[in-house]
Amino acid sequence: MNELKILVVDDEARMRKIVGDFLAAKDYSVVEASNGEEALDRMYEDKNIDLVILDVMMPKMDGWETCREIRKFSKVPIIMLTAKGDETDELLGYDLGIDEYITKPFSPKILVARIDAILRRTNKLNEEDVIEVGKLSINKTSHVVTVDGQEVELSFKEFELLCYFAENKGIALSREKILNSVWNYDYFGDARTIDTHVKKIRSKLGDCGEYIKTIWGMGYKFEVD
Amino acid sequence: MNELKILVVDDEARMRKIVGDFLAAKDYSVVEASNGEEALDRMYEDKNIDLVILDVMMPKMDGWETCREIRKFSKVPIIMLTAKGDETDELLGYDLGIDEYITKPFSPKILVARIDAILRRTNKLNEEDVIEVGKLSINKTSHVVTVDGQEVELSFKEFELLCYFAENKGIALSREKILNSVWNYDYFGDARTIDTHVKKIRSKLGDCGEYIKTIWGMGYKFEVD
DNA sequence: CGATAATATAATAATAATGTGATAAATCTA
DNA sequence: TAGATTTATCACATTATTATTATATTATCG
Repeated sequence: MNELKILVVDDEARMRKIVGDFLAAKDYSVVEASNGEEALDRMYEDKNIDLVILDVMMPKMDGWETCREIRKFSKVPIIMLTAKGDETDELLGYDLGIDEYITKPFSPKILVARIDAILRRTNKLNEEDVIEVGKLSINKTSHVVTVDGQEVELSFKEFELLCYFAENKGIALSREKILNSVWNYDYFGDARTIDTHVKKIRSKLGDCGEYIKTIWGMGYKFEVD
Repeated sequence: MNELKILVVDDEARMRKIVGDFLAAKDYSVVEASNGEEALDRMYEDKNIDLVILDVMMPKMDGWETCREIRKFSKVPIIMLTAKGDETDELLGYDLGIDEYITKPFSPKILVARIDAILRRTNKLNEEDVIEVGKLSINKTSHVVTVDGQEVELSFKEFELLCYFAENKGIALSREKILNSVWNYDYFGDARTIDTHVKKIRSKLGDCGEYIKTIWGMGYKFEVD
């Protein structure tokens, strides 16, 4: 979902490894290319590259040339890496529509900070509100629930109730407490209506239905095992 | 048309003059402020500031503080000027939503190149602003909507609403949220008016009408599948 | 093991939300 | 200002959801 793909282009394998590992640790998905042509191939293959990190110094097709080629068909954000702090280089970069310009050597922290800044600007960094429990995933932003990646249709109340359970994982919840939290305060109906909803949620969630445990004489508890 | 307004904030008059003159030469309209408070005043007075250039080192309210204040009410792009090349400073800046970070001394050419880059990114530099979703294309610049290349006539409000949906693709939107975003804050009418607009948009968009999904008990969501 | 109490289930009734078309109000335009 | 267009409101039809009820099942405890 939030797996953003970053293409790292550098002729030095060591460099790609360092950058790639650091990005992977930050939950970015990394694609590598060792030269300009390869970079273009990756771009053509995979239309979902969210950002490109491009080294200037490369044999044959250099960073500028690669950038020019990419710009012919894509507006993907590009970060340029260069050893030289030369001003003319920098100017050239911004003209080509480079988004950032980082001089080697740089700290990985700076790199990630700039990547985040760019992705935030381009709205790729959509901070989603997701609760993951076992095979179950509840996306409060898109209002979508998935079991094992498979989407499950829940009604409004079912969704609310499931969220409440997931947010109180491992806590025994009395029917009264559930009513007070998920239902409006002016609801004075039968608490047994919860049972009906629990039943429906359980059946809709399939395997994950077992996550909602019954606590006899007490209420319910949401838990993985 | 392309008269973009830039606010230059620096306590040194000499600095403001150099930067201001250079920007004026590039057909930018320049507003000056000699300290943080004055900068905020200018921002309040003139809602059409397109970019702020902010010096870190200023007496009383420094650049970071000024930035924080501006961020409380505006997302205007900010370029930070600082004498120190310190990494922690830079990290702090990115956290505050700084768009660029330039260390003094800098050449005016670099400054203008970065300003252009930012304005291009934020679509202030009159390039076309198009949102494409499935077979639907929304051109915010020309105010034209097409389905499968075929133009569709939408009223102003319909267009606004559709843009809002498209810009929040995949996000479940409550009627309240929609009202607050698409209607003026002083509108206190019936939320059901949204339904009517949704109905009209759906019917006008033909096949693409299905992109606007109903989330029962919640609101709407814009999505391709 | 059987009585009892609590929960699960399924069907139905009641409720609430949305879709729709007509109409009124507001806004724009000539 | 009249006419046209847009936007908001309303009333009713439609539909999905939620609550209720009755019954079956299951767990607990003497």
